[in-house]
Amino acid sequence: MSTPNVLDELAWRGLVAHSTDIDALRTALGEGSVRFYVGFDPTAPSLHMGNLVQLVTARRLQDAGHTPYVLVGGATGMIGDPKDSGERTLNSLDTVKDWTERVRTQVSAFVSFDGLNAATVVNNYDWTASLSVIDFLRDIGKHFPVNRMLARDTVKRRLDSGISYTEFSYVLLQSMDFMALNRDHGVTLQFGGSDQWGNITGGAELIRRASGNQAHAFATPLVTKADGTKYGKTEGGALWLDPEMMSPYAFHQFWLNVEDEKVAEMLRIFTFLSREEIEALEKQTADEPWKRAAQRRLADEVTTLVHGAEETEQAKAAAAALFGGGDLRSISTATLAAAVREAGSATVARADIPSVVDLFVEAGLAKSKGEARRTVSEGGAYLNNERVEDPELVPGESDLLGGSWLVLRRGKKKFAGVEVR
RNA sequence: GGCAGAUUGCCCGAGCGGCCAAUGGGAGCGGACUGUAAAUCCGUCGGCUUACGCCUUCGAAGGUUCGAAUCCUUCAUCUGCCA
Repeated sequence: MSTPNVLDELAWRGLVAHSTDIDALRTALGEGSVRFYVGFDPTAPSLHMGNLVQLVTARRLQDAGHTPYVLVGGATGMIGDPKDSGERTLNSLDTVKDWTERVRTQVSAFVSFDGLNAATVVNNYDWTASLSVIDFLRDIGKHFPVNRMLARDTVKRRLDSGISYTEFSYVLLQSMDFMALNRDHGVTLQFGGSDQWGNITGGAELIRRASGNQAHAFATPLVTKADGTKYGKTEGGALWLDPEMMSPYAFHQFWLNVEDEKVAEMLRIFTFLSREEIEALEKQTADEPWKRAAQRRLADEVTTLVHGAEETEQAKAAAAALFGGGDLRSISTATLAAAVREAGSATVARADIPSVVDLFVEAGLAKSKGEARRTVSEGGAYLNNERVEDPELVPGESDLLGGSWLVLRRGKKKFAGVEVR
């Protein structure tokens, strides 16, 4: 049942950026069901693409017969790990609790709770909250040489700009998690994003020092764009998994737009397609890139994984309607309404239809009237797929599709609908 | 605790009494080219306004001045040097 080479499978998919003794890890994974853990801190109301890498990796390991312990960071989320951009603002207890529950719900969808290797969800708040400072300093702190802690990259980069004792101590908490899970549940493997590598090895080291046990660990790589920059670094935002924060349509569109150079990598990381299927798609991208077969498949697979088959079909139908080419009038009102709702829409009163500029702001395609006006003057504003020249244009009855819909577009691929009642 | 320096728009970074909504780069946005790709080129890039213009912005609060991002005072935060 456990595949001896699941590690090689992960390596082929490019999921192993760092690891502790790779041969020992391979041996352990080949010998039987390994209890492993991966943690998610509630630093936002939803998980995002970066976390998805870990979630699908957990699933792969579980599919290979290993036993997941998925940790939500009710405690670590209260502290915050050091990041390069500076000290974090602490979130309130209520916020962290709320986000912790959301994260718990999200992660639970990715692993199975059935069978011999059923998953367990744990919260590190449970073994951290009641710990006394004295015990913490004696039992945990004693194993962490400050000179070593100062040498860690994440800390070193912060020494000039400043770092609080709180964030400096974060590694101790996460290390303690690994130790607690090792002691109480026999967990012997931790993995996480490569930005967590220092914290992960901290835990393996703590286990070795405190109990003499051997613990394994590996880190998945940071997923970046073709030019090496992070996704969602400065623009509007991360790729959220929560449909309330990012519609399945927008989510699907993201994957559909992945660069050619990255699509094979994405397929390997995020989908469960076989090696043969992925290689065939890769070849197709090289031979006839304009068909974007790999991107389409990627978008379908990942959207289905996160939002389900039904949402995926709706996202595709919406895209087909909006990008389908010319005439929006030929599309049935029901299809159009559904498409536009997927893309995002607003409602205005029939008696009082505002100008194009106001419609763009209403529908969320522009942040201000100035921006909307600018878009028109740049030639990037469209009403029902026809370029708008006059920002003050007020749509009339004849512009209403199916008697009550307007389709707005900004640039090449941002759509929104307006329902006129 | 003392001394010195820093704090500018999404980010980096000029400006150092009027010509500053504030040079430049990056990101973002739009256009051209394409394949709802990448690269490249062009344009744009605080808010309100058809526009003249008005409003808010240069860590915070006061002050000097006809006029301040630029000068003064206090406060906050950070950095360095000395205790």
